[in-house]
Amino acid sequence: MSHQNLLTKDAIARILEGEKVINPRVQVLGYKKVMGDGSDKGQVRYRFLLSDGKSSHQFCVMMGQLIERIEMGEFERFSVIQLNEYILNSLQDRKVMIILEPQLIKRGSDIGQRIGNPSAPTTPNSAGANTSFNASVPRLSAPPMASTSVPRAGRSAPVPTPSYLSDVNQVVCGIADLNPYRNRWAVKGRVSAKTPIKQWSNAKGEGKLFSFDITDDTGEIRITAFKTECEKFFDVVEVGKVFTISKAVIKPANKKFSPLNNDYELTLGNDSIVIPGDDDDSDCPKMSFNFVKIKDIAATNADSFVDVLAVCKSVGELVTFTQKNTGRELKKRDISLVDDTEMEIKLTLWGEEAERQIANEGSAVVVKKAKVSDFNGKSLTTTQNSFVQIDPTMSEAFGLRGWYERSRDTLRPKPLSVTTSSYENAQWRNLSEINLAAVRNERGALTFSTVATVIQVGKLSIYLACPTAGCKKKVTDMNNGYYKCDKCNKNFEDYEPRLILGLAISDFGGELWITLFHEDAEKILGIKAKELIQMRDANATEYEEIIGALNFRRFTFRLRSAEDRYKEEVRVRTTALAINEIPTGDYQKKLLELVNSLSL
DNA sequence: CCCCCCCC
Repeated sequence: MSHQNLLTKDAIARILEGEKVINPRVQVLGYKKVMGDGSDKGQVRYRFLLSDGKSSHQFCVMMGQLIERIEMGEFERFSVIQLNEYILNSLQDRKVMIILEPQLIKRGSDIGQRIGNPSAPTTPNSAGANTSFNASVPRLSAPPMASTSVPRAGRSAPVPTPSYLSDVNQVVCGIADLNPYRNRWAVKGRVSAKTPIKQWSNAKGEGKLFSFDITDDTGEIRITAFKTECEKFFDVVEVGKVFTISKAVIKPANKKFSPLNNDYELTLGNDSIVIPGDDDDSDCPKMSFNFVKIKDIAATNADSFVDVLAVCKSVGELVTFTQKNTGRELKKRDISLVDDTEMEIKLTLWGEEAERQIANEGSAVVVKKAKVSDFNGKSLTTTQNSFVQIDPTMSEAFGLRGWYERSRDTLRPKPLSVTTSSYENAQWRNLSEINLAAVRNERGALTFSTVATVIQVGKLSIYLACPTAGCKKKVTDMNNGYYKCDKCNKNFEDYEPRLILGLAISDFGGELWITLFHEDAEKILGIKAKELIQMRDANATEYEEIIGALNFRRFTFRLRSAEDRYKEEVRVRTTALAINEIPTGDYQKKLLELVNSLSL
């Protein structure tokens, strides 16, 4: 009885040649416990000699949770196992199979012999290495070479370079080939983005970090440096330059937070090495762009990323505001971009890039990975993954600047981003025409005028706002006589009550819920917010009457309907920009009487 | 160990 049919034909040879053999069955001819000695110092693993009956391979590793099963004897000598998942790892010219999901097919004691006549394992780079598996075997990891500290060339006296910037003997592999089972590796890539230093503080502690992304010809990966490493490497890493990274920790990337095309991320640790490389290195492609014309962004989905090359047409003010959820203060600056499709789009820059006002009117602007947003039409924003370049030295940029210089005086670009003040040419619409499709047809925000009747009064919210002129931010009652504004970061003894009123309005064909902010709410109610509050507290009936008196009054509304995303749901949100009452004589009164008689 | 990518 040969048992040969238990084994997958030529499995070992095919796997070693790079073929992805599905669930191969192989025989265990022996194994040996080994300890890691590099960055994985002390980590236990087992090295197996596996055979397909014809060839065998001695660099087959199991580790982690499999150790217990091995030590229980599950994969004893002569067992036939099926490799439900494995990784082939090429380190230098040694091929290491990492067995992730072995499944016992037949117990070794049931077979009791070697199947077939496998040739001796090949040991390609091991001069003097043993062919006998039971003798002492070479370490799985390449022996550490002498660490060299090479000072960088300098004009003045040589400055010793810290070892973490010079010492590397790892074999460089492609970024796409990185996985957590490699034990000695280095990657070399060009920095495509770099974040500012971020301080954090939460329940688990506090610290600072920065991260950067590197790209080579196989892929891209994010690298994060915390605390000490943040200080150590922040000034070393520069966008556009090439670095070799080794001895960093590989961990799964949370795809929720990274649009990078990689399942893993790297974290720099105490012994991580970051070495500046040759910036002309051909393994690391210069930053490449896939430019999308502004015109084509109109048809690009929100939340996708695009590369743009455009000219800055105008620069907005620096705006500081407080993020509602976190109370964090944010700084932004919008600039407007145009290109030769004669379309214009808003680009929002954040933080340091906003403060520094990096672009001026007429600057060529290149953004790698700008994020598309669809609030109020289409707009662009930078994110942590973006890389912005002003007046880059690329011929396309010179060409576009030339186009802008020639056409700036006659240029009337069509805006893709709707600004809040551009409703002068509002159209007249019937309410039956107002829906998501119509709003989208107007690139996200439809401004229109309509004549309609109030048919229902919704929620009237009165909130306490900051008394600072123009702030409008909700204040927190500190219950000590003071009210705190997070935006102004001040306590005030006073506050300004502000109103938000929801109304359902109807014309002959449709109806729509709209929101009136403070000024228009005061106007339509015919009462100032402060008096309204007094009335509410003193005389509830009168208060109800004031609100109820809105029913069946007619107005000319100037409205803006915009696409709005609320808890994953996309809907139309309409706000009043202006209202003007149309007198209806006693018509409204009669309707109110009718409704009151019906409800009795 | 961050994990928010913002606001209207």
